[in-house]
Amino acid sequence: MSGAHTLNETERQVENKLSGMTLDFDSMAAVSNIFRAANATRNYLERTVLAPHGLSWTGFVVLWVSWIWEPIETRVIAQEGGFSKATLTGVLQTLEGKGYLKRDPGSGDKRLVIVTLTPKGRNLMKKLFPDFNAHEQKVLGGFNKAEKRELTIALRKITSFTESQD
Amino acid sequence: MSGAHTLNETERQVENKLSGMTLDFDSMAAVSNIFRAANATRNYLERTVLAPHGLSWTGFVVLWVSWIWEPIETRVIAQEGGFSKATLTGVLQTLEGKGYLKRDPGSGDKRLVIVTLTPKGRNLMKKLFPDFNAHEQKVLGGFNKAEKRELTIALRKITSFTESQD
DNA sequence: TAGAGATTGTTTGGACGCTAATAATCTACA
DNA sequence: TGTAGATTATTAGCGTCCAAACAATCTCTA
Repeated sequence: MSGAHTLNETERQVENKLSGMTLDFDSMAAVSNIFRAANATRNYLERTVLAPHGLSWTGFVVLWVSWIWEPIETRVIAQEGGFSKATLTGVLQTLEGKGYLKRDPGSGDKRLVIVTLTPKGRNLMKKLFPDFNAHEQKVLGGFNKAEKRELTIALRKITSFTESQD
Repeated sequence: MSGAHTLNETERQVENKLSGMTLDFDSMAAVSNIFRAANATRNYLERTVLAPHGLSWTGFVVLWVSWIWEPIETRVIAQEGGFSKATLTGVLQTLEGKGYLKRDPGSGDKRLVIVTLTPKGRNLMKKLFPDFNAHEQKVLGGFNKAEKRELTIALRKITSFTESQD
C-alpha cells in the first residue's frame, strides 16, 4: 500500500465501493502506515548499510543476535529474531558459507547446534553495528527522545495485543 | 528481534560489546519495534482474516488495490502495493488461477496488462474487506481517535524520510 | 520514416519464509 | 531399564520477493 493515489482519493473510492458499511479509516490508516514505515525503513537500511556488505536483512539480524549473545543455541536465535527454525537453517547456511560464523554440536544435548562468530564475523559487526545505529538515528531524526519513546510504547501495545490473540 | 531477553539485558550486553561507542538506544528500540509491530500485525491479520480464505498477505493487497481501482494497469498495482513488477507477475498468476481476477492486454498500449476482478473476486472482497477492517480496529483497540492519528503521523514522517533518501 | 532509446511485463536464478514430515536425541515414568 | 512421548535441527515443497536479462512495444527525433 505505497501510493500513487492520495489517502483522500483512496478513502473516497473505498466508500464508493462499500457505501453503507461502517469503516474505521483511522485504524485503516494506522495499520497501513505501519507496513509502509517498516518497508521503507527496511529498504533504507538495506540500501545504505547492509547492501555494501552483501548482507540481507535477515542475515544481519541473525548475525546481530549471534554477535550479542555468542555462543548461542540456534533455537534461541530463531526465537529472538522472530522467524522459524526452518528459515534459520537456510540463513545460517548462507552466513556460514560467507565465513561469518560457524556451527558446532552442543556439548551436552547432542540435538542442539551452537553458533559462534568467526573473527571475520566479529570484525564485520564491530564496524557494521555502529553504522547501523547511526542510520537508525537518522531514521528517527525528526523525533526527540520523548517522542521516540512514545512511538515505541505505542508500537509495543500493538505487538502485545496481536501476539496475544489466537 | 522478538525477544527471549529483555530490553535491559540486551542494552547491557550491547554496551558490553561496544564500550566507548555512542549508541542511541531510543532510536534502536523505535526501529526494532516498528518491525515487531508490523510482523505481529501481519501474522495476526493473516491468521484471523486471510487464512480462512486461503489468501496470502500479498495476494490480499493485490486484490484490494485491484478491487478499489479496477480496471487497473499492473504497473500501477505494483507501485501502489509497493513491490516489484517481477513479484507482481507471480502473484497475479496465482490469483488468476484461483479465479479472482483476469488479465487483458491494454487496448491502446499493447505492452500494458489490465487487471479486472471476476464476479467471484468482487464477492470475496465485498465480504472480506469489512472483516479486515474490523480486525484493524481490534489491533488499534487500545487507541482513541487522536492517538491513532498521532501514530499515523509519526509513521508517515519515518516513511517520507526514508523514501526520500538515496 | 527510420531507428535509437525508453518502457512494460515476463522469465530466470537466488535468497527468504512458512508448514509438515523426518531423523536424532533427550526425558519421564512405569 | 526401557520405551513412549517430547524436543531439536534439517529437509522438502510451496509461495513470495528481488535484480538482471529479455522480448515486445512505444516514443522521440533526426
